Amino acid sequence: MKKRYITIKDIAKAANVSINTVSRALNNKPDINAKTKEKVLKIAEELGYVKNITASSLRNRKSKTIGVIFKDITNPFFVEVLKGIEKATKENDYSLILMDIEKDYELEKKAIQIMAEKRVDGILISPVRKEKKKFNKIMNLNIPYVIIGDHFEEMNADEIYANDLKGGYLATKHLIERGRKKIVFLNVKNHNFVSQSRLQGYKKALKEAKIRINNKIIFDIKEDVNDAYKKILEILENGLSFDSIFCFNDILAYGAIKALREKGIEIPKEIMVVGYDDIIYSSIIDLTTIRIPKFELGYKAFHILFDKMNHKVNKRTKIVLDVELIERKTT
Amino acid sequence: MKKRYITIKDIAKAANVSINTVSRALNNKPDINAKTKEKVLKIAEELGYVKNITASSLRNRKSKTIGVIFKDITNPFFVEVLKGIEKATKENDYSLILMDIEKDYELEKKAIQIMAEKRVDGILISPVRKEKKKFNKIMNLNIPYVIIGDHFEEMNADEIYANDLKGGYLATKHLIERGRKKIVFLNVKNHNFVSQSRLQGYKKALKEAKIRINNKIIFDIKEDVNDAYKKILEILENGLSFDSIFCFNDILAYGAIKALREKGIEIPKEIMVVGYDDIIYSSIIDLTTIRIPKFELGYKAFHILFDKMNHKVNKRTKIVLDVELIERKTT
DNA sequence: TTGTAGGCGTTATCAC
DNA sequence: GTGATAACGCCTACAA
Repeated sequence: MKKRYITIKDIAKAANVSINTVSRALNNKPDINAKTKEKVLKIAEELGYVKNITASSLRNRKSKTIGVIFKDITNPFFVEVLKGIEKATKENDYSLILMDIEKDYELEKKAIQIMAEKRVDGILISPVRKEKKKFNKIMNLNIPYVIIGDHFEEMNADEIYANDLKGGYLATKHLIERGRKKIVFLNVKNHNFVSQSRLQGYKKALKEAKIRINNKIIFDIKEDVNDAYKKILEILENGLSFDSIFCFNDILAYGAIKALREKGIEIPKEIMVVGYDDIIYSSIIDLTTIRIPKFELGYKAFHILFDKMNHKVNKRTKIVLDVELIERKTT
Repeated sequence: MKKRYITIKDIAKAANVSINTVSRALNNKPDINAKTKEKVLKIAEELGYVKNITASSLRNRKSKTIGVIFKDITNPFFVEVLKGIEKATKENDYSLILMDIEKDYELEKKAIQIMAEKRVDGILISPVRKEKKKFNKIMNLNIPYVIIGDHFEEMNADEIYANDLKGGYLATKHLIERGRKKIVFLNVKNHNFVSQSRLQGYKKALKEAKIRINNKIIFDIKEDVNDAYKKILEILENGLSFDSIFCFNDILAYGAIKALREKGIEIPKEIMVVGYDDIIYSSIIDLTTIRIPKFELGYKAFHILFDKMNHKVNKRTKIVLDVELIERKTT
């Protein structure tokens, strides 16, 4: 026994005016008598009118809604980015439809489809697909979109991402400056631009210090805390010789630290650990890491999209955010 | 130069049929010739038709969208709940509009308003308001809703929450069994049902063990990691005598642990720590804690709402989820 | 200053 | 089996 929503028609009848007088009153349009307006608003209030945005979206051909498609919602990195998006969205009277695609290709495609059906005005996406062509194919709608936290070479898309080459470089250089030479790099399998850049930064720092790059201490694992834990346990048991670990992200670093602690290895004395992202718990664990301005990433991403949605820019925007080393107690 | 979306009208014209033959084809309705259907679908595909859900929502009077209103999106507790909601939502072909109300009364009100304007079919909310009357007032719309992770005495609403009395009891009893008697309780200021239940559980365990309840070692702080850190530092410096800490949640426990470590206090030998929620990082930190089935909380919440939205139930549903003690190395 | 009419894209009803 | 038509609720020309 759900009550029907009140419509402007109901208000019009109650106020004895036409429906568009009501519309004018509700939308603060000019060309309306102050008293009429007052009366209409009062009646609307009394009847408990709630505007139907669905209907106005249809009429206006815009939904004031953006779609947010994330690879992995459980990673605090994305949550902090989301926070930035959410803030900007709210400030500009937009809403946000969220979909987690769990690093799954099919879900990514489906998510984009759903966003299109919902007629979102724009999309913010951290894509799973790495190949330009494939991504282009699924994104072949006329919805403006901005890629978050990733970069596609040669692809003419709007993007905002971090300077990961610099990040990898800073992290590695920091370990070298602390006297470390056998630096394990715990990278992720998924060879996208991000992991490649961090790897390049790592290599750059080693070269600069004239340390030979040893591919045997570079590991590609799943982006998962337990996999990191297991991998470090494994190399420890295999007797691999190393003096520090640079991890693709903080989550992997947590796993690594857990393994080291279990084996009674002293951090940073015996093994140093550097993470990446600086998610909120890293300050508690006192993890040295590379900080990406996550809130800003989300916040700015919305604004790039906003300008596109409102045709304020034509050319592509590519923003590379600066990163910084946060020194804590694991190094 | 945004291309217009293709409509069923366009398809009708191209296929030389009427618009509702198109509609029948697209929606798998009976009463359509197999060949006609095939032709129509082919043309729809060719033209790149994307259904306008906005329009069908208007027509059908349902949006297949739910609103999710969270107190605080940065708390991993909610992220895990969200994950459960997201999963159930996807499985049932619903979408989800998310709003973070940042523990703010005004935002809570506004969020509900926006959800109503968007004509969501239902709302999942972790409310900020604690008084039944006030909450009722803002929720006085005819949208079905389910309260997540909280309970209002005497209020006839659908709810799903954890057995926090048991949780508080288990945590405290565990510390007592480990020989601790001076158990600091780091609770949150915000006196809602959840914090009160955990406090009751704490008191129940103490009474059972015939330990005098000492209000001087029960603290109400802001639900914030740094506040927990500062509070523990403060009581340590004041020379307060205690042998363990039970924290309202894991985040507070992280702050407490950081303070203890900084002061060179051994955990668990000198001071034991128990948290609450069992968020993902707690297993890394090896924090003893009370586990709430978070994913399940979200997943089931959707299903309660689903049944309400589809009028499958009339009476109120109240689900109390069981909790369990997870023993790790801080006790 | 106010009202009438038509349309946004879809679906349901009713003829044919 | 298929098509014309109206309706969902709102907004915008245009007319009065």
